[in-house]
Amino acid sequence: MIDPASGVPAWRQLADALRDRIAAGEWPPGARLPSETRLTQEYALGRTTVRRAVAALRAEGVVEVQHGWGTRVPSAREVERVTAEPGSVITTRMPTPQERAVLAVPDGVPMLVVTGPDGMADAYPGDRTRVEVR
Amino acid sequence: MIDPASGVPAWRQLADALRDRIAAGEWPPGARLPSETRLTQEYALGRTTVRRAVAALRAEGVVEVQHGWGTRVPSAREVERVTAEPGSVITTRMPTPQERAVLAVPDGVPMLVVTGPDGMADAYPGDRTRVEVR
DNA sequence: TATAATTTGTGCGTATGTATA
DNA sequence: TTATACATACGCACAAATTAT
Repeated sequence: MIDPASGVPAWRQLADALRDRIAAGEWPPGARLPSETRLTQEYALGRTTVRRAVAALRAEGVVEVQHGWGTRVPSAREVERVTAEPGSVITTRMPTPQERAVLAVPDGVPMLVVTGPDGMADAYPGDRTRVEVR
Repeated sequence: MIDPASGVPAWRQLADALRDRIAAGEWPPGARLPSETRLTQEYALGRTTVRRAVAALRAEGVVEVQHGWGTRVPSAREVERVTAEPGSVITTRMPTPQERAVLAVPDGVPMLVVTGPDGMADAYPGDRTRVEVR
């Protein structure tokens, strides 16, 4: 499965493989992935390498990790609709740790920033917000 | 500087310290941060811990790392203005590795997805795009 | 062109702590 | 209490990219 001589780092190959398996529906939203120990066995890799791959998927928002429980595919969020008035400006960026706590978003989830015509800016969690243009 | 008994992981404390120093202007955009080896000495931490802190800042888009050269604060990007028609929907998420390559964005930069009234979706790099509502 | 020094990247192992079931 | 699973943190070695000599 993992080819050390391919030039592609092992952790990236594993991340790609897991991403593909998730996309293929092998683990539907809410399902738990194999443990790190199991992955080290199945793919014949060190734990550091496995953790690195999982960390990459976290940063993409592809998986959520819960300490002491396991790793799962995020369930679909209830989406909040936000309407943007004409003259508004919409940007995005990763939240700071404080903003992450306020918005209650896991790793790998960006932030939507909507600045109204009056210059007032509001931040929304990127995993459960869609901005609709009136 | 780093308090191992505070309950806050050392890598997080270091990330916070560096983020604060960047925000204070100690390293302006384009400037290079101290090397990993230097940080291990200054903060009396292992390299693994230092790299973890830097990785966290990368995931936030606070720093950019270049192999063989060092770590720097990203320079300001030229911003592209995109206008959204009424009926459009704007969302955000982290790009896949393929999308990251296509958009040419570094780590820690989300993607803006603009879906027009016709259902056609366009993706833009979050670090140099602002969507303006007509 | 070649070499060395610097800096980040990859990967392994080990030990211990903490959260969950 | 026990077992399982993830988190933190250290160390080491070698590879690869960059820059200066």
